[in-house]
Amino acid sequence: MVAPRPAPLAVVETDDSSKRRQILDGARAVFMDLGFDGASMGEIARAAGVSKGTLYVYFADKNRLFEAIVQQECLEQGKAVFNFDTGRDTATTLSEFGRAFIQVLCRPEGGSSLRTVMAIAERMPEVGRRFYDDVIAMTIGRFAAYLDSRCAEGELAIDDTTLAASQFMEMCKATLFLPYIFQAAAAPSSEQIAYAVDSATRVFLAAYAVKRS
Amino acid sequence: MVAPRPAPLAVVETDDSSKRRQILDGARAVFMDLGFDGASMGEIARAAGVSKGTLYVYFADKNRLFEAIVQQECLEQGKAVFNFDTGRDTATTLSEFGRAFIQVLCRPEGGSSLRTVMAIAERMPEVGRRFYDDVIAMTIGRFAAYLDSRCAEGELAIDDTTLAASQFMEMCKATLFLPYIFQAAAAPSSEQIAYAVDSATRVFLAAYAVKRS
Amino acid sequence: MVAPRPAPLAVVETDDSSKRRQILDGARAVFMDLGFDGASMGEIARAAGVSKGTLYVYFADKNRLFEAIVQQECLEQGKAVFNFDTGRDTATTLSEFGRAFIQVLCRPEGGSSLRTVMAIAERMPEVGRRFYDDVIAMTIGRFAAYLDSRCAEGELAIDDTTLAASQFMEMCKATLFLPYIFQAAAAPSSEQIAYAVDSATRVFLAAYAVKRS
Amino acid sequence: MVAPRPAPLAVVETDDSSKRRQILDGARAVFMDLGFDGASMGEIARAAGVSKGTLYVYFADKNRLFEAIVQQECLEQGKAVFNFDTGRDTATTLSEFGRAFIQVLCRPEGGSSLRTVMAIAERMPEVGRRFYDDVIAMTIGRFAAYLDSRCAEGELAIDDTTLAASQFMEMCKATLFLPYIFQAAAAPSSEQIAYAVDSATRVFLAAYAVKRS
DNA sequence: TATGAATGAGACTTCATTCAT
DNA sequence: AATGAATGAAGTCTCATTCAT
Repeated sequence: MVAPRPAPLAVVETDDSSKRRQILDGARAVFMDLGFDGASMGEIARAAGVSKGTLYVYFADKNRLFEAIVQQECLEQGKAVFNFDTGRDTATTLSEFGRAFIQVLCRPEGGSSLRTVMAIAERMPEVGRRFYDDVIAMTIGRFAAYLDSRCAEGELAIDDTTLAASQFMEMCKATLFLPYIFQAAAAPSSEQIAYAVDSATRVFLAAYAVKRS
Repeated sequence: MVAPRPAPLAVVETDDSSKRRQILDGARAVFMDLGFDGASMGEIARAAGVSKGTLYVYFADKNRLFEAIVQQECLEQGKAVFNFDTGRDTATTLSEFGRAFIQVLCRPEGGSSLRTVMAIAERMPEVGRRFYDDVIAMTIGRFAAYLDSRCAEGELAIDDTTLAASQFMEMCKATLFLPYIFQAAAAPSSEQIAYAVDSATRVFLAAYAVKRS
Repeated sequence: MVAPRPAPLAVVETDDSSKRRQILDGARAVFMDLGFDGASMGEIARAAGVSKGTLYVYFADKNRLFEAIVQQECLEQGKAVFNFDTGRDTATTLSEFGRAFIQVLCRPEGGSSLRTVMAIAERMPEVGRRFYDDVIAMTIGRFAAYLDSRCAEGELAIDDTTLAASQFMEMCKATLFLPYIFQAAAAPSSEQIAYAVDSATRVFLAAYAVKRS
Repeated sequence: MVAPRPAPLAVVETDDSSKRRQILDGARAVFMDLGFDGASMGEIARAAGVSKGTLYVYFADKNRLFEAIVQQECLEQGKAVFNFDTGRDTATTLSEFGRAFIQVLCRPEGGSSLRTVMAIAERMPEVGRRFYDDVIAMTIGRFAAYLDSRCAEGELAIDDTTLAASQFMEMCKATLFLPYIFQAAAAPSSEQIAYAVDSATRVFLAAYAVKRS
């Protein structure tokens, strides 16, 4: 009896093999455009400029390839650091964070990783959970930490900063995100984003800012 | 040669033929559970208790059947009227609306129509748009009309009630909806919902309520 | 969640659906000619005169189709009753049984079920075991029962009739079966069979016949 | 430009190049375990500890590699000389030969070359024929020669010693070989082998031994 | 109208083989 | 000679759809 074949270590372990990157790039485009089921391995191979067989040299199967895409998306979105510099005015920080946040969510090129992952979450819960943890919860956490610091300065008064962070982020989406994700409207313009985010900022501060006498 | 019995066209045209309803019910269950691609016509036929062939008597193809499901979902969710009775206390109305809204969004049985439609929106934009218009925009519209009436009463002061309506609805989701939809957490409990919605209500009123002297 | 689809009972349970028989016939030819791995579902479909999809309406997968073929082969070879009429001369009975036995083993058309099943036995032990039990062991058993009756008559003196039965059957193969199965010789002629079987009969009787004074 | 090192052609021609031997050893293990179709070139390369490419340096394709394996098996099984020393008692010689023969046929480790070659014989008749000639027919031939010598001594009286040789060898298999090869039983124990072979020896001698007065 | 048997295109995946290094 | 990355043909299986009854 023959032992199961070990993965070709040098290639699969390394994340920066050029072919591997080529495949990931092609696959991301197709997966994000068509969803997990809509994307075929043939299409992915064509988009990546490799043969179908090569896909399977680098990834065990379609699921594994998809997971790698999501994993990569997590890493990249995780790196998309928002500016929580405490030296700036709070209103400005909120407002700029909100804009950046919505811009990440509503990319004009279409092909949302949020949608793609959400769509598959029922059948691949582990993938959904990891995406939530690594991308969404992480951002909420960082923002909540910023709010904590503002509270410590006596600028804000918030019981539950995690809740407040999430509230602000959700509020920024108002009138923008759902039309975008349901294809009822194109990606919002900068003006639309500014309008919604600034309003959210005002609401947030009205509720949580400490009134100076 | 026997004269062909005149086809009772009315049956197909009418939306309440019993077979048609049977199919819609079965199909909805399967589509919402497994998503558009995950659902097979065979499974749908079984769930509906009819033969696969019969599916094609009532619906031209899988897409058309899916569209009918979404259409039906729109109608039913449209009927799910929230209580915007103007006789009640505003804070209570907000709070109860928020609870009902989140409960619709995060059903413990899983199988979200939101997710299912969102997932397909890139490939079937018309379906996504219609769902947004008929379900989401409509609810926002009704809630905005309620806010208008509160403003007219001098109780609230809101520039853009549509934006405000959307802000409140988004805020209610804070910390609850995304973990649920990404399968990072089970459906929220009543207590969790109350906690988030009551906080959202306070934030909303802090920003928009007219201060009585 | 949808329950697993029940097999289309009326068709699969019944063994005599015409399409099913058509498939079994085509599949047997291809499997016996090319072996399990050598046979492709496409080839089988073509041999059976049905589409590839139809194969899967009647059989869950290639393994199941193969098992059905072997099962059918068991039944048919089981029915191939040999004449163990006790009224005839023992030497004649042995000799005719031996001839019939070798003729079953070495069919001139080629395509031996023995070879095909033996080949797959390591990977599908259950299939091999069942074939051995239903076809080979059963034949040995019937022949042994005949030998028992001859012993009871005082015509033969055998300690272990099962062993003796097997010995005779193996001996009949001498110089015929292995060349045939290894394709080193064509199927043996009647003369060759007669020569080998008659010799086996003589050896057998020399060892086991009771000498009358 | 560096002058190409003269290719040591002799290596490929010679049968004992170390790499070639390495490949043959690995390939034999895999082929005998999994059969021709079940064995993949990748698995063989791994078992041999060389790269897939190297396989094709030494063998034109999978068929040629397999043929070389069988050829090698022929040589080795040919070398497995049985003891036909004429100085020993005939019954002992038969009995020990029978035991050794069955032990070669029914190796407890499984992975029978007999099965593997038999399985492929219909698709690769040349391979089957050569195996029969070089291994089986050769053994029968040697044993027949021994029987000839016993006849010359007046100890045995046999018309057709080739037939008799084959008869004895087949008889030794009785109740042991088929259950083993069909996976209906484990490899036979020494006791089981002794029982069957001793019985075969008695039958053989009963038929062919010259009665001394 | 309703059926369910049948289809065939297309999906994922494997693997023998090639080729640049 | 040796490698291992890359290929593409071919295999198994699924499923939306059609059609005769």
